[in-house]
Amino acid sequence: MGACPVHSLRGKLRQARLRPTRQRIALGWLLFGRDNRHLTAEMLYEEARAAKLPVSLATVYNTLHQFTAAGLLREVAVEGARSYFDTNPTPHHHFLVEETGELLDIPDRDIALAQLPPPPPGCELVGVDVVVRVRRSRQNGG
Amino acid sequence: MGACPVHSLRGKLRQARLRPTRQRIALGWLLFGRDNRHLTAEMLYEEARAAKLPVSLATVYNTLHQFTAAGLLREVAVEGARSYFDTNPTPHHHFLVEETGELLDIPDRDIALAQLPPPPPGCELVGVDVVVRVRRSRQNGG
DNA sequence: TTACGTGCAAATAATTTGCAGTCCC
DNA sequence: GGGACTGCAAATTATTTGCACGTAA
Repeated sequence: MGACPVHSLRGKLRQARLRPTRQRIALGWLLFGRDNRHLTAEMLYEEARAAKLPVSLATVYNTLHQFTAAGLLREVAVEGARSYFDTNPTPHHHFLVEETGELLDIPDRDIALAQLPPPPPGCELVGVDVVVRVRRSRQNGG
Repeated sequence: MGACPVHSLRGKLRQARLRPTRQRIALGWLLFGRDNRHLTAEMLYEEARAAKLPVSLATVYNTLHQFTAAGLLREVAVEGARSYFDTNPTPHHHFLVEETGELLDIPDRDIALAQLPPPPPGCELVGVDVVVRVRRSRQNGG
């Protein structure tokens, strides 16, 4: 990464053909300024409010989808209602902590598919998502 | 299965501690009277309407969740909004056809995990869901 | 009889959309 | 300046809930 995070973020947006507007810079800063994260639209909206970065919820949704279409994010749909956006867009799998709905990356070297099924007739493979559901053990918490 | 499907369905409900009411019999008939199926609440509601079986949408939702809690169905959450209910409650994995949102079973013998990841600290494993996303090929449709 | 079930409509929750005003290039 | 972007609020979609009435045991 370059020396100035905002500068490299602008480049990232340029590459994605997205105008580096104030809101996109702000949200990009929150999304990519830290380690890989798994955020819902609502979570990101709250972070922006907390950081006094003025964005509307609708813009958060729009921006997340634009970033996803541009390959900067990956949308992960688990459990019913809300979607998560993963700042690591490369293919990988997830733990889902049932109590909290929290999502965690599974290191690629910790999981492997022995055999991939042949796609149904007339279909071609697009991708594989593995969700390993886990629960907090009563003994020795995390 | 016994000779009379309605009779065995009543038994199935009894085992699950659910009163065999008119609506539950009707929905159970639609759900279990055919091969394994993957239905949304809305789809089952429409089937019931088409078959002139009087049930409200709220009752469809309630019944699906009661059947799921009783282990007669399995809820499968893929892609954002709606949930599917799978009439095969045993652990297995799915194809997701992207264009249609259609769900298909993957035969157990066609897929295998070589290595299961160690759960994160303080967590225990609950289950593994694999979704293989596929797309209709342009050539030779299904 | 009586608790469990059902139907309806209103309530929620997550997300999308229409449109007037704003901002980047 | 002009089209892309944003904010707001209203619209949509999927699902849940409250409550009066119906019904299986």
